[in-house]
Amino acid sequence: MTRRHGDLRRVLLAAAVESIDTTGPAAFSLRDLARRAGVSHAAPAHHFGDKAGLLTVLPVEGYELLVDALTAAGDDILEMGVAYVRFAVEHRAHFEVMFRPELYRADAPEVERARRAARECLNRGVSVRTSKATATRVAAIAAWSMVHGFATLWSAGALPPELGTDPAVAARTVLPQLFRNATRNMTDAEHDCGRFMQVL
Amino acid sequence: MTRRHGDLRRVLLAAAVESIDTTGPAAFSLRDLARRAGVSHAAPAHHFGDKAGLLTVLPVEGYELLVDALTAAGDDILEMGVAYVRFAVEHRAHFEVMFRPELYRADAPEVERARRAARECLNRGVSVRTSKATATRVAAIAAWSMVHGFATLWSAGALPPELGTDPAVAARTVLPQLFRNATRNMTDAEHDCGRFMQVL
DNA sequence: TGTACATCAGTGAACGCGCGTTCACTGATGTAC
DNA sequence: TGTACATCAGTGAACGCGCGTTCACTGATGTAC
Repeated sequence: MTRRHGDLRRVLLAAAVESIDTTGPAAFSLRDLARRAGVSHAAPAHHFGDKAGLLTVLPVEGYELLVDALTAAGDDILEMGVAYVRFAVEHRAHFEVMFRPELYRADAPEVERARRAARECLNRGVSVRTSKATATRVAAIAAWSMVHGFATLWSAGALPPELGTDPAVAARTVLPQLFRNATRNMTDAEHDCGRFMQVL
Repeated sequence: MTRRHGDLRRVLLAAAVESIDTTGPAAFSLRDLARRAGVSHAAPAHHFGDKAGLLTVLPVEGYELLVDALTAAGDDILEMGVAYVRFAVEHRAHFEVMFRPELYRADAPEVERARRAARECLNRGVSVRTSKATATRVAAIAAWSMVHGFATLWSAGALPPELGTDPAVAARTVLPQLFRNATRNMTDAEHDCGRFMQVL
């Protein structure tokens, strides 16, 4: 019984991530969390109000981490895609909770702010490599769909084993199916727009 | 108290789908299911053994429905993508459970059989439009990723409202970002392979 | 340096709830005679 | 046609469990004097 833990808030969040990484967000419970953290079962409520309050922290952190990862990937759209996949696999708990808004307070202002920043980051990343004539928004959604789908299927273990064990390596193999055109320079891309209806 | 219901097995499955459609697979419980079906809470166990036994039926049905949808879409890879998205939205309960193997007995033989059939259907659909020189498997995974990601993001309400309310229409707008090249004839595609590393 | 006090992070007992599963049972139906 | 019986789909009471939340409390720490 160590009172005045001091760091308990962070310890609880780390334990929550570990728990969700292991058994998924559906099986997550405050009492199990407290057990993992070695504190009384009422301690989490003391810090986060209730279960939804605790889970609301994860999407905020998650969107911020995603923005960091996308920013670090620079202007290269392929690298951004790889960064997205890597984020989803390395921060599986954050990622899974982010896309399950029924688990947390998705309309909390700090969540909406973080989500908006991430979405802008995705859209901006795509538009850098897209001529104004092409449908920027559509290209962004296509890129997001592919990257999100790959990450989801990878995490679910649904992809064939021949892709190996490193999701970033696998992503570099698969994502160019969409992104490859985008790595050419702008005039080449615009030239092709006449032939291909919509090119990223 | 109508005994000898006769049709209860099918009624229970329909109620399960309705329940999962409404509140998601995480909140699904046998007792709530029995309430919806208007039978005693022990009735589901009588028909399906236990909770996992009942949920195992959904992926089997789901993969079969998916095969039907993909087959009906013919050889057109874009139409197959649209069919996949439509399946995911129209059979949301099946779709969600399919990709959550911890909820059911994913290694049951009837599940594995149905899943294998669906995967072959996806791979075959892609290979029809892909020259042998290109990486067929990679193209299949890319297509699957994009279509799955789009369906998932759509169902999660994560996509912007400007796409409208009909997922098939939206899919027809977005999916060509990947598939467009594939609708050209084979020689054109092969010609482009020299310039683009991997083209569908 | 020593003492009194306020703070508040964390406790643990208690609550009511819904859950999955078990099991002896019941009674409507189908069948054999 | 009538009767006896076997079947088995569905019942409902009971079980133990883990959960979220509440709340009066406690005691280590920081601060003021």
